[in-house]
Amino acid sequence: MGAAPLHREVERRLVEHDVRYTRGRRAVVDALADSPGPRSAAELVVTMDDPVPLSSLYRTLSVLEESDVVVPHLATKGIARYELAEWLTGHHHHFICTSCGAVEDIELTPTDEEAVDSLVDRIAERAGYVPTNHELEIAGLCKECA
Amino acid sequence: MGAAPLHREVERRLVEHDVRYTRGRRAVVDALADSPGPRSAAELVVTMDDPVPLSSLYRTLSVLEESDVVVPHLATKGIARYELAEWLTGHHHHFICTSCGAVEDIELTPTDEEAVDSLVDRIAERAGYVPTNHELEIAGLCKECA
DNA sequence: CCTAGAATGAGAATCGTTCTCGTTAACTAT
DNA sequence: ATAGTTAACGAGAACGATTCTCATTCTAGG
Ligand SMILES: [Mn+2]
Ligand SMILES: [Mn+2]
Ligand SMILES: [Zn+2]
Ligand SMILES: [Zn+2]
Repeated sequence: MGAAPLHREVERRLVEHDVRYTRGRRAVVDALADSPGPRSAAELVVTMDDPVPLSSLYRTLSVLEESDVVVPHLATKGIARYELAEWLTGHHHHFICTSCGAVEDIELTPTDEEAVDSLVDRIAERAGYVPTNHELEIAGLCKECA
Repeated sequence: MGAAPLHREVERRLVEHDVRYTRGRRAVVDALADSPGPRSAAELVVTMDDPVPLSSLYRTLSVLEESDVVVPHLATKGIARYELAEWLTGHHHHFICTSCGAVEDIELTPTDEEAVDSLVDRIAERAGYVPTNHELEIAGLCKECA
């Protein structure tokens, strides 16, 4: 999704929740849209042009989370990383480096995603559940750490 | 696995790591073996008969984690919950109820697990990673909440 | 413009977790 | 069993990520 349609979608969602889509909130959405994976508050603050106080950044993230614009990702102990929700970015999975802790998005080929989907359906049904979503996280060594 | 064989396995592993299997460490392993799901330090401390100082409990958990006797499970923001490692309990996946938050183990059939394994290998290789582990979490409504 | 309510920023406070260091318990060799 | 050596423990301080407070600054509407 381009930047303009993204902002339009986000604004519509925030207005529904009676919150304003301010400069600071746009900046966070932009930073997350530019990121190849989930980012923590500390990681975001260095990528953003105008310096943002952490207290404001955390508040912004929790406002965005409340409106389901961003979703927290809890792969690293003691740190919450955020990414745009899948209704904005599309469904994807994650790779987590066991050495340096980096988290990167993995987009599956349609064939692989179908394979995962049908496997998840089969597994869940066998266990007696109705699946609405799934999360596949692959751990290992990233290119840097290999 | 019964309690006695469990302790024998854990002791062997700890001795390999030049670490003693003390009374306090046994108590934590017992508490986790009795738990129907991952438990945080704060949750464990109320479960255990003799009161354990949090500083000791945290140290015990990190010692056990270092020897791969327990693994952290990071489903809740800001809290680490621990469970016995899969070589003690068997490889399994998790189902997470989007309504009540319950986390339940899912054991795959050998066929399904092989399918997941090969899919993970293919996905990771295509993205340029060397996978050492994977985690598949299925979200949906549990039997209670359906 | 004015004004009321919302958002922001600086810093204090909180909370889970880790660290420090003096004391205690566990293994080893006698 | 005893003594010596070292690892483990416990109490509290310290730490880091996050949240809270509150005074100030924006912003949308009138
Ligand atoms: Mn992602
Ligand atoms: Mn998928
Ligand atoms: Zn890495
Ligand atoms: Zn449920």
